[in-house]
Amino acid sequence: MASQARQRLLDAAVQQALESGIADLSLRELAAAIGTSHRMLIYHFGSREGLLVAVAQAVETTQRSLVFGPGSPTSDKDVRAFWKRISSPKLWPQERLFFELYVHAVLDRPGTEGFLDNIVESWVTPIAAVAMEAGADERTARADARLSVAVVRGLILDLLATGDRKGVTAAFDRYLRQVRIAASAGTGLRDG
Amino acid sequence: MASQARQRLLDAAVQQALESGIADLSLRELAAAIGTSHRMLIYHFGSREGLLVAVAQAVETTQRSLVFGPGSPTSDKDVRAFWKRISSPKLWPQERLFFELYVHAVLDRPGTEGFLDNIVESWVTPIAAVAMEAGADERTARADARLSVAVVRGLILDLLATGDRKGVTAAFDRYLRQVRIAASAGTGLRDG
DNA sequence: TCGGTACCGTACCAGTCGGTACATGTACCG
DNA sequence: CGGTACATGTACCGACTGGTACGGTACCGA
Repeated sequence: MASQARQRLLDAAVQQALESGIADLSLRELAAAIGTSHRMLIYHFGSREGLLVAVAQAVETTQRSLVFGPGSPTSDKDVRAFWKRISSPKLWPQERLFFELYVHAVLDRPGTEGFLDNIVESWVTPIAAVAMEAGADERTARADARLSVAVVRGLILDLLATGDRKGVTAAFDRYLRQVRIAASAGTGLRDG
Repeated sequence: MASQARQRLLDAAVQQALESGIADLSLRELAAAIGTSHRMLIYHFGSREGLLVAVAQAVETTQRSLVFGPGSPTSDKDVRAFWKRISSPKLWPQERLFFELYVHAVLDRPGTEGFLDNIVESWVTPIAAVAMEAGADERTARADARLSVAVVRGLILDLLATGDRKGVTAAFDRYLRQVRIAASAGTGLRDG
């Protein structure tokens, strides 16, 4: 399937979306940038919406593959490497596009159905699994994981707006510090 | 100034934007919904972009007034009340629109110039001020404040996608717990 | 009464959009 | 050779867009 030609068009479309977003992505402009006619985009994707669906899926797949590269990160060092990777300016276009699609989906715009389906869950589950291996109960582990996803996404949002990687990383380090302290002190404390 | 008529149109425009966003907000549709002609929107705002600027400013003002209502929240109780307020479904449209504008601005779309200017700073400063009153040094206080902004925004993003207020609130509570533990244990620890 | 100013609607413009009709080319299969 | 499926381009369509020209109405100060 996916007929080479279609894949080529899709890659180019994603590339274009990474540069200028999807909101004002017109078939004609895109086709001109690729070097074909908008007719072909309709042919291969059925409609503009079909193209958006394909782009959204591609972005979501990439984003999902970002969660964790090799193995389960348990040490601070692994987590810091993870942060360093996803906060790299090279990934900013990818993340900008991710958030644009996110907002589109939240606003129920056509072409992003299903985009939100596991957008939190697919990160929470593997992260919580790591904590549960260390003996945490499921409810707590999942809440903590959900928090960490929010931290990462919130800080990336900050990063995209300010570009201040150093300051944002400092905030991330504060988070790691808190987690570490709470973990070492936590077993002896009641929580609310 | 702002000539009543203009204000009326602006209010209606914001209302419309709260419902369906700004991306496909056309002057004609909006005018029809308000009960006037798109000519009047051009008349009062100069252009579509001028209207977007006005809407963005209105949203930013509202959002900024959201930070803290009365006084400086220091106790967990205050912070929890704050969270309860901003996570209320009644505010979801406001927050959806905020994030849509945020993304638009990140993508450098016209009409949102300056929207990002203090989008992190204006939250960080007052929050850090509270911590500094309690004796924290500025750098640490600001990093912690920046983290808390990311937590709130990241969790709101989660909330908008999943609608799971309970689960998201549980994650927020975990954050508060961490902060509390780290604060009580923190003075005696070195950080990295 | 006159001139100006604020406000508003109708009608129009040129441009762009997504989508379609139709013709064409090409390559493989019988 | 014919047929058939895929791929592609050109030319077009109706709809919608932001913006403008123009004309009108109502008020206000001179």
